[in-house]
Amino acid sequence: MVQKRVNIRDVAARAGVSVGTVSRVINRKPVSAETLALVNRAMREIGFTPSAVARSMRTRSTLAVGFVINDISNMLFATVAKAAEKVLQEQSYSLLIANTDNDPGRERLIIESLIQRRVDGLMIAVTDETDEETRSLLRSVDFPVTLLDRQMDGPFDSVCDDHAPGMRKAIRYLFDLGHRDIGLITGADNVRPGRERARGFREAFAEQGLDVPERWLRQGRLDALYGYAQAFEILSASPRPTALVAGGNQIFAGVLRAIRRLGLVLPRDLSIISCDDVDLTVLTDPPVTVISRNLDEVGRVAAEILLRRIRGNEAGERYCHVVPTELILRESCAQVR
Amino acid sequence: MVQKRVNIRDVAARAGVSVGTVSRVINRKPVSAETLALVNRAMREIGFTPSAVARSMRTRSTLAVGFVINDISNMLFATVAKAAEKVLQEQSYSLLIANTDNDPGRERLIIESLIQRRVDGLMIAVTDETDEETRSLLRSVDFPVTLLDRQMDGPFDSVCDDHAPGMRKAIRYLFDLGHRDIGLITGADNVRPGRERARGFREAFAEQGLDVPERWLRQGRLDALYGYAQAFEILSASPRPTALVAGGNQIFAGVLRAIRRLGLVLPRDLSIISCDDVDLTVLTDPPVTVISRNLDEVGRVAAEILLRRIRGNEAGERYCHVVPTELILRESCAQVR
DNA sequence: CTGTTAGCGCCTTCAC
DNA sequence: GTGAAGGCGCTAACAG
Repeated sequence: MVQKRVNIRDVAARAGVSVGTVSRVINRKPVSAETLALVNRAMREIGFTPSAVARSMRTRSTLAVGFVINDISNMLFATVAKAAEKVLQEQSYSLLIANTDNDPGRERLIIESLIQRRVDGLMIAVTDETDEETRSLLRSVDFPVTLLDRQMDGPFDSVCDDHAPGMRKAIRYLFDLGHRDIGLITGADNVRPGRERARGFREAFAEQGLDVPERWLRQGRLDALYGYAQAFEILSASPRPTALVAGGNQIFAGVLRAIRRLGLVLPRDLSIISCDDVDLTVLTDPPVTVISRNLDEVGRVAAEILLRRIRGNEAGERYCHVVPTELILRESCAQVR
Repeated sequence: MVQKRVNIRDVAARAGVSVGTVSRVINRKPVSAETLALVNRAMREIGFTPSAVARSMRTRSTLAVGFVINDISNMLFATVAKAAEKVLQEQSYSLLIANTDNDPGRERLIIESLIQRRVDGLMIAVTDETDEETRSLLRSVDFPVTLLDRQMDGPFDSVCDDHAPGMRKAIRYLFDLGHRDIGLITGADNVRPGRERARGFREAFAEQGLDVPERWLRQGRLDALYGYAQAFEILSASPRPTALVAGGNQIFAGVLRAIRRLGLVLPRDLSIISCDDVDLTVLTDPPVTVISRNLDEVGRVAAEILLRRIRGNEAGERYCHVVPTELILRESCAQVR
């Protein structure tokens, strides 16, 4: 593997031109037709591939942006990454995807590694918005950073989802069906989706002049295990709420498990609403009403914002793009008897 | 952003030592305690971060490996990537994940970009094993390549799943329940999982001296749309098979959709087996019998093999690690009346 | 349009 | 244990 790699100089020698000319060919700068042919042939013959490493060294641009995600197993990630990659690839940028697994320590290591690799920009869904170490690390970087559905103090752009209004719509819908005893299981306040969903939940009750059913509002983590544990507890209570909102797609998987375990029949015994439209919500029986959002837009816009910053080199106003949510009605909610 | 970055020389000046000494500190080579302290302080004070680009240039190693996947939306990918990343991160390698979306053209561009970036190794689930362009591209690289559940002629290691034996077990199980009219929907022959599953299917019938129900063996793509279309067609037939195997986790989502659409009740009207254990198979009603495999092992072993090659620089025997499959019995299959 | 040359930031000899 | 110098492969001036 450590064999001598052919370089621009070898090509130049072979083609009988100077290295500058070869460089021009590589970078599609104006070159006479015949030298172009000459150089191209030489490159092919000796199997030359320009080194992005050397180029980056010279140009101080890696044409790479980092994508740091706190949980790669969440299938929603794929949609966002795909959309972002599409935009970036068109501009010949590559995506360096890394997964922190909700571990702030790993998150820091990953960010540091990305800094050393001299990425041109960074998209990140931080594990914990209140983590001071991560925050100061991100503030110290000299490339643009776009937060993915996160809010942090600092010179960061962000693309966020409209969780609170979405949740309000969902709760109002349940109100309309006569529900008052409603539960919500979602993430903690240190991460935007959990915080905003809880806020929307509270606001919906406040709007109606109703007390928030605090004992059925559970904020902890966004994973399935948490969803299962909390749902099991809530639904084992007596009386239990007449409706339950799963504040996260993975939480929903846990909630569903608890429902099966307890032998509850939807929507007769319980009305359910989930967040984000995934196979499970459509294919379970009955299909589940969800608060949906356009994840594709999140990835696309995040990439676009980042590119604009990288290109424009602007230090201007921070962008904060908000992606709307939509309530998709299906058959998991029933009128209260 | 193009501000002057501090470099090793600035640190050296600040610390009153030579650049060589700073380099030694960075690379944890023996240095006297006091210079160490001196240099470390200088680095901190002027905010120095070593450039991986420059280092790669010099050492001809990027400490990066590519991970090219044909469909990032397949949630199974996450498990593999996570396991691989874990192994690699421990050795301070980074993963460059890229998605081809089953587009051979993009695949080529991605591989070329990875070559230019001078990755130290590559893990790849190619879109089409018979694609000559991709194959010759991969043969031409000067770093080790590990195939993920793929087979191709060439100097490639691979980690494969035991699909055919798994499928045989599944079919035999259905035989035991009295089924003879069994369908299978899976990927085409140009990609290992589809090919092997179909092979296992055929072998199972051959073992029993039975004719293979060719009209119910559908090989096309591994996505949900294909699964839906084929399942709908198969299950609309009259008579329809008494059992159907979804040869892929995404195909299963499509199959389930068709089942719902046709109003079939499992397992009364139809017995079902799927591949790979995901939320959907566990949480649907009834829970579905699956051919399962350890995806974590796939990622882990693939990364280990790659590291060994990179480290060892060996040109020896090709590895071909086979990961076993297991039939997990649940309630989606019934005795034929 | 083309050749020449000076680094980009770092590591690695080789002296000391 | 430390300093000095050369070069990894490329691009960006600057001359011609």
